[in-house]
Amino acid sequence: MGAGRMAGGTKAEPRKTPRAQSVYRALRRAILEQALRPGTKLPEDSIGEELGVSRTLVRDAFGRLALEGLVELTPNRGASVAYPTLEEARDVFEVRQALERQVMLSLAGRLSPAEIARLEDHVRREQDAQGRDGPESIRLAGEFHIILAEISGNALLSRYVQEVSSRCSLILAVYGRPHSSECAVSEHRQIIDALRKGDAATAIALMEHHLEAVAARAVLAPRTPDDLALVLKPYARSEGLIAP
Amino acid sequence: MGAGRMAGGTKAEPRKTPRAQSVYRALRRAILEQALRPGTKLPEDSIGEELGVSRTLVRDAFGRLALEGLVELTPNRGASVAYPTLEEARDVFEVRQALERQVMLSLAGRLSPAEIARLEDHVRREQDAQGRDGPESIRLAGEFHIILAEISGNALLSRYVQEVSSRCSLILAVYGRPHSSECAVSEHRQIIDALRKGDAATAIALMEHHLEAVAARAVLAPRTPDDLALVLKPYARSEGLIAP
DNA sequence: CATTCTAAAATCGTATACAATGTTGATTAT
DNA sequence: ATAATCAACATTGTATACGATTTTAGAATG
Repeated sequence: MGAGRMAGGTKAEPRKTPRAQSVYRALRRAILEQALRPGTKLPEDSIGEELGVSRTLVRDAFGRLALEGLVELTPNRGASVAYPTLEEARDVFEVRQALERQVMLSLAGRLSPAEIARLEDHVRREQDAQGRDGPESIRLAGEFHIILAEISGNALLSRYVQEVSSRCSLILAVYGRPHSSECAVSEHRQIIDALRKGDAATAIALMEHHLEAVAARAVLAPRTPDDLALVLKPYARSEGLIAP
Repeated sequence: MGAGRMAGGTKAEPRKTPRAQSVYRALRRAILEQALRPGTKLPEDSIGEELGVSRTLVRDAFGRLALEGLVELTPNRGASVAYPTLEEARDVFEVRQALERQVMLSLAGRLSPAEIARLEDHVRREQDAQGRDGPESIRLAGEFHIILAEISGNALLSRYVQEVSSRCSLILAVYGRPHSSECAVSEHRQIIDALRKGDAATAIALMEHHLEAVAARAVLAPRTPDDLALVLKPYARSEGLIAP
């Protein structure tokens, strides 16, 4: 198939979208929705064929996804959907807390009525999706954090929060047990309340508790010997088997 | 020039390094050392020719540098060295503080003797380079923060700190006034001390003060109307000319 | 039957080719 | 002379081509 699709012809549709971007987004969604499960091998050829583009664009997308931690890139051996280790998981959660703490600080007492409305509207949608436990509910719960970061007005902070959120999704896909996210809705409401009142300390405490609940879901299924060690260590410590 | 350099020939050197990585690093250094000044246009052809590689690799490097905020990528119009706005600068400094705060929390009271030695050794090198005010001194001062993040053992935190540090360099290249970094050395020593004593609060306070000093150097030369507004706003507020 | 070597296939790394878009400078009409 | 128009040029977007490396399958050997 030729590169530039019909130039002359009869109408010449605008062809606005840069296709590289589309490839990136498609792969990203496929990974986050677990259509591509962690560990899946990703040959450039097949993927490109599947998406109707050349290896060039697929490769480009892989590069970006690798920087975001969603794809693992081994030299001369190609790409695969990242399979986060528990150590990486710990790192991600730690950074996420630091970032979201900053979001709370930026937002406390500075939410405009329109922004509060936007957040409450979102929480309402979360509650609606509550029953149907499909991926919809999980996606919405995650988006709450992204919206908060967006409202902070700090583009970099927003980008980083989005990145760690994505990686959290992947981590939960590997280590998380299925779990109803009932608590999320009420916790989100409390956070909005604290932010409106300008109570930064409470907002931060709530957020930390909330994220710890998310993290707690991930500390379960050890896969590698190293992961096993990480899971067992706190128990060993609490029993006085190893030094703190 | 052919792709795969001599296969037969007489010796066939190993050719270990992936060239894409080299291109990326070369451009990165060139930008950070201001050999390529902010705003400089970066045509794929010329750069590739200069570096002895094809556009493919240059393009790949541009993609990565753009994600790190060092290069600006405009669709169909190519790449240029990023010219950060003051708003971006504010964002970067804010995120940097949040991240380095986390580094302090991770490190306070947990530095091993070897790690303390490494840090003190680095500070000693900073002091040596003090006199010769070349770029050497600035680079070393920046590296102190990167080493701290590295010691934290959190790979993601380390990557993010490195990224915001790079962007800070670029920001100072645009807005910073030349300024002796005498204070840096003694401040760095104080931080090590606080960390060794396990005094997280003091370490955080010192780091924040230190970073604010860096940030203060950047708030000077407004370039765009928007930047001008950002610079003047705090003054206007302090004079009661606009509402806080 | 397990193991090591080898040849073929698959896949990656990089360069080049071609189409599409943007830029520039000359030409013409006002 | 100035502004609008269009052709030549420059540069980006994407596909294809080709050498290099890794993986796999099969044959030969112990």
